Amino acid sequence: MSEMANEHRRILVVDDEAQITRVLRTTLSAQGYDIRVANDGEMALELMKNWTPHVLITDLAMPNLDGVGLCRQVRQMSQVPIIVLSVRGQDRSKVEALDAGADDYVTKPFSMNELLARIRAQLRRTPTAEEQASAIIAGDFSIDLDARSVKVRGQEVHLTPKEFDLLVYLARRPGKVVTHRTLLAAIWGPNSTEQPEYLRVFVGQLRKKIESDSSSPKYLLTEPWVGYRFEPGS
Amino acid sequence: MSEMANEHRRILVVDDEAQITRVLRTTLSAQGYDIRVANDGEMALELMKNWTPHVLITDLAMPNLDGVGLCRQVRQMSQVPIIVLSVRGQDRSKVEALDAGADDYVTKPFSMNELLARIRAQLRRTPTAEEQASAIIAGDFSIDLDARSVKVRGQEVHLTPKEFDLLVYLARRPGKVVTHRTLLAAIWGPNSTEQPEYLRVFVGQLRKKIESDSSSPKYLLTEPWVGYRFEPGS
DNA sequence: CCGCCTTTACGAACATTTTATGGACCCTTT
DNA sequence: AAAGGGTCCATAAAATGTTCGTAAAGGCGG
Repeated sequence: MSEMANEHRRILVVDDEAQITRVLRTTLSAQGYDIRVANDGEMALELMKNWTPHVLITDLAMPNLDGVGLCRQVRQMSQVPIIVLSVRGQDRSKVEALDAGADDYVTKPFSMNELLARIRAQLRRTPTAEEQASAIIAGDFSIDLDARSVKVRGQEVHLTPKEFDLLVYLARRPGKVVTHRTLLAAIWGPNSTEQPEYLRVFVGQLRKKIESDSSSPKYLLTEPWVGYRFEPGS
Repeated sequence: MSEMANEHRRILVVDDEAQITRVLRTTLSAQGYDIRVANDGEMALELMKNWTPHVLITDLAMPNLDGVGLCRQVRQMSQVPIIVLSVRGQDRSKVEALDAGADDYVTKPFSMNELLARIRAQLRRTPTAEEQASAIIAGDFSIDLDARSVKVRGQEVHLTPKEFDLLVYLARRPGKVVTHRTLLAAIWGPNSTEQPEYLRVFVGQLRKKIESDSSSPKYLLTEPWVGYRFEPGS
């Protein structure tokens, strides 16, 4: 992939550790991205008034306004993809951030290649004007919301109502990590966020129907301790 | 006027103020219209590629592509009626919009009743293909809407009024799943969505008349937990 | 009386929920 | 570094609860 493609793609990096911001600024700039750095959440918000990024990368632990708070504030005004940098064991905050509107996370220490891949994935994500569309067509999937029919690789598969709802919810947010909590609330209603057993069962059934090898899923991916992620395939 | 008549009338609302779009979406949906929302002219054009509305309602002042520009672009490719929402005193733009191809305008603030009247007026000008059709001919079916007669595989079958209505409603939406609720509202009126028992009985009777083997239906399919679907056959 | 609509009842079919089991992963202790 | 405990994940299968299809009986109007 040429660096040219990344030109005019603006990325805002938010972290209070100079060591991290320095290496990110260098590496991402070298990839052709346009980089700005903020040291905490408040500074990030201030910056975004005049400079709206295409991707926001933020640490969780920060002074003034932390990563979770930043996610919440940003989501009030923008749909910009947010990638959270979390430390191993910070699962609690990680999930909070995802619930607050973050799209993906990378665990420190991380390889730069992985972060770059995640950034590209989020940039690929089309700005969701499709929320209201009557069909979702992406990768190997073709989902007709009126007919309630699903085709994977040209093959029609029959889904039960809950399976269908689950797939549609995830397919509308390709590449985004959705927490168990959020999924349960979305499909089973806000009062059912305590029993995540349903999810495992239904994800399993869905995989049996849409994956070619359900023991190594390609579309419906597990994000351990956090939730699930949908990738529509090539 | 019954809400039913508005079904499958698609209205595209274009405005960048969330307050306006929200109330329009709610009210117009409640009237039975099928609503999509775009936040600016560009998004509207993008949406219209896949979804052609029967009426277009647009604000004048918008980012990216304003109301006047939108009118001009839309008129390049479509005759769809356009209603412009203008603010008092915006006479200049209003005239421009009408010159650019708008059909009518409503001055903000407006009463919803007035807007609804304007919408109906525009819709009256363009009867849908469905409405003017006097027959549905698809697959193994040939339905004469004037004579209220039905032929399946060349064979005339006699249907009672409710059976006929049911078949016509489904046959107008081939391949689409129609929910029990919608079906009940369509045939028995909006207050009868509580007793889904009718449906089972009538679907059964209809199958006995139109299917060659009513125990494994080919045309009138059950979508468990959701509703029914009609396939006209080869 | 006859045709059509409404209502009821019940076994079968189906989706969902619950339960159980084994394996993978993470963390702590030694 | 290895072992052990705990949590989470995947899967199968039984249990539960709805919904579906069908037949048949009652009601209403022409």
